[in-house]
Amino acid sequence: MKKLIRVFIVDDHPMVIEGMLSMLQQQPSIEVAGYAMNAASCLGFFIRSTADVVLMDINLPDKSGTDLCKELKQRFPQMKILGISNLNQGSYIREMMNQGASGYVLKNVSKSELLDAVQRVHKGQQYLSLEVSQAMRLETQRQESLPLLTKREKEVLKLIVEGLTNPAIAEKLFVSLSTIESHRKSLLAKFQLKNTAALVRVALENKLV
Amino acid sequence: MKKLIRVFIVDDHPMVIEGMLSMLQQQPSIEVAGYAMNAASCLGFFIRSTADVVLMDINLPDKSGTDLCKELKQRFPQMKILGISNLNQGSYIREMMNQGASGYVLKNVSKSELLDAVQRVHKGQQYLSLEVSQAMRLETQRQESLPLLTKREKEVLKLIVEGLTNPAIAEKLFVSLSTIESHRKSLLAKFQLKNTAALVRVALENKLV
DNA sequence: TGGTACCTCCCCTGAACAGGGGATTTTTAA
DNA sequence: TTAAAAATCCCCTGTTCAGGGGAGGTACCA
Repeated sequence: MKKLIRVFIVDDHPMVIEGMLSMLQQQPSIEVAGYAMNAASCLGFFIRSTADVVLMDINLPDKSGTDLCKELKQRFPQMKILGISNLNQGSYIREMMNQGASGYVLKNVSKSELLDAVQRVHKGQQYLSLEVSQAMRLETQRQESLPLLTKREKEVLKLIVEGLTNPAIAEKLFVSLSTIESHRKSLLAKFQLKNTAALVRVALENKLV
Repeated sequence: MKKLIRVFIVDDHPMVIEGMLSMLQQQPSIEVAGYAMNAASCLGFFIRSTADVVLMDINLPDKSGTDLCKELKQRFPQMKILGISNLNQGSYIREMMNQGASGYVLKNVSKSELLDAVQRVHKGQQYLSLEVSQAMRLETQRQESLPLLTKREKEVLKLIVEGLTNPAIAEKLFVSLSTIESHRKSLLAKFQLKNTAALVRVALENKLV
């Protein structure tokens, strides 16, 4: 008999746990090792037991999924982690992958896709659902289309967005007004914008602050 | 024998459908009439069949939950609708309730709470989970703490946020520069702010545009 | 060791904004 | 129908911003 894939689930939504259990238990090659609704009880489980694949929500009540992912990977490098979340945001996904996750699916995943994903990551492959990889490409494009700001420029931009005037910013950063005006000039030039209002909007929309 | 509560589920996430089915089927007083993954097939179901309570996600692929809610309520005024979503945003919830929903729970709802909610709305009561009613109160407070803007002020604010200068706005609205400056003055006064940057930030944060 | 990017600062000019005052007409609501 | 609110416009003053130029010092990299 073939060895079963032991799957552990970490998610704080009872509904999602139930749904995943129901989906996974129908698959003969998969065995659900257990589940946890927060990071603490997940870590507790792994003191005495183990699993092949962990299905992990990014949004946990007590710890971020990325942190938990990192911790588990350090202790069990061979264990595979499959991120699960509603958020189709490239930045989160990338962060998760950087912390050692083997794949990422959205919560609107179908049963067959979920089973496929579990099996693939168990085999050591990487699995990103179509929408997820698209989102990552989009994110990359968006990042690349944005100008590169220097550290100082980011600081100044942040303070501008907070509503400080140039003189106030100058005072706060212990430099002269002229310096701030220079930075503001290069910010406007880099974004190809013509006034503060547009600058604030672009900064907020792209979460640069 | 007591009559069963017929429940119909509308959600585009297979995982959530599975989870809800599993939770509801364990309860002897509830009968799951069926489920749909989009508004169209939901409406299709209700051509030939009926239900007592509809569990409805707000985010559907083909139609907004609020619209579907309105439609169902028009055709079946006695049918109870229980909104379900991840979004704990007062504005959505309020909109849903205005369209005739009897209650609203979040997707992190526990099994017992879900069952309780279904039974309560079936009895004609209103059910809002604690977090939801808190969010609604917060929303109300937030709205009330914001100054009331006139129609014209909102127009001007919108254009400011878009990055237009006063002269450009004046041209666009066919009024003189002085008028726009007046509006801008009252905007800054109402928000108790001192410059454009802060104005844009507050406007965006409060989704006033 | 020279180039390049960054940070700093200054000059200048003109445009835009901030804030005070007041005034008129139109709309709205009591 | 009348008072309040909104929208329009103007005056004034001073500040801030936008955009052009240049320039010195540092830090890093090839």
